Amino acid sequence: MKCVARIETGDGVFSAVFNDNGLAELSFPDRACKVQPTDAVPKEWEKETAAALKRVLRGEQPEVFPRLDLSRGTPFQQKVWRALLEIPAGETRSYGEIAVAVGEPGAARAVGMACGANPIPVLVPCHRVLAAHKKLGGFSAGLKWKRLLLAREATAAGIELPMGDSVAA
DNA sequence: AGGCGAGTGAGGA
DNA sequence: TCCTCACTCGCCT
Repeated sequence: MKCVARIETGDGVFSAVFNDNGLAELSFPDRACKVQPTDAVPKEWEKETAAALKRVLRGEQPEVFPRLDLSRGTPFQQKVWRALLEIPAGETRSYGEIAVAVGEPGAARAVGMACGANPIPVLVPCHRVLAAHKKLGGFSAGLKWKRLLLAREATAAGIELPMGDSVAA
């Protein structure tokens, strides 16, 4: 089973790809989704995904998550993605901290790669991972998205944004 | 402060 | 195997 849902948001139309196990992929509006829908999208999954996505885009913590299929990744990547799901909206971690969290201190660089391989950005909050000393690092879908999401979450959480203006400690 | 080089673990070819 | 990273840390301007 494989199907695609269009999810309209204030930031454009996202594409969500589902398989038997749940949500397997999410793509940003400017990335054309190349998967052909072959089955009807389970209404429940589509609803939950859309709701969760819109919450995160507003900088808030979704109260319901759709079922996620992370099985496409290697064991290490899955550990990293699960660790990312533990980060609350409005907070950030460094690549090194995630590495420690998954029991591989020193694997910060590998964590960065796992983030880049994340098939479900936004919902699996790879944007909340920064380089050491709160430097922005990278983002596969474009840094503008990373900045946008972090700015929304910082605002929603009432926190001063530690980047953009002077990064003074 | 900012740039550079080396050490680093995991993935992909 | 070898090479490439969304990293880090320590030196050296």
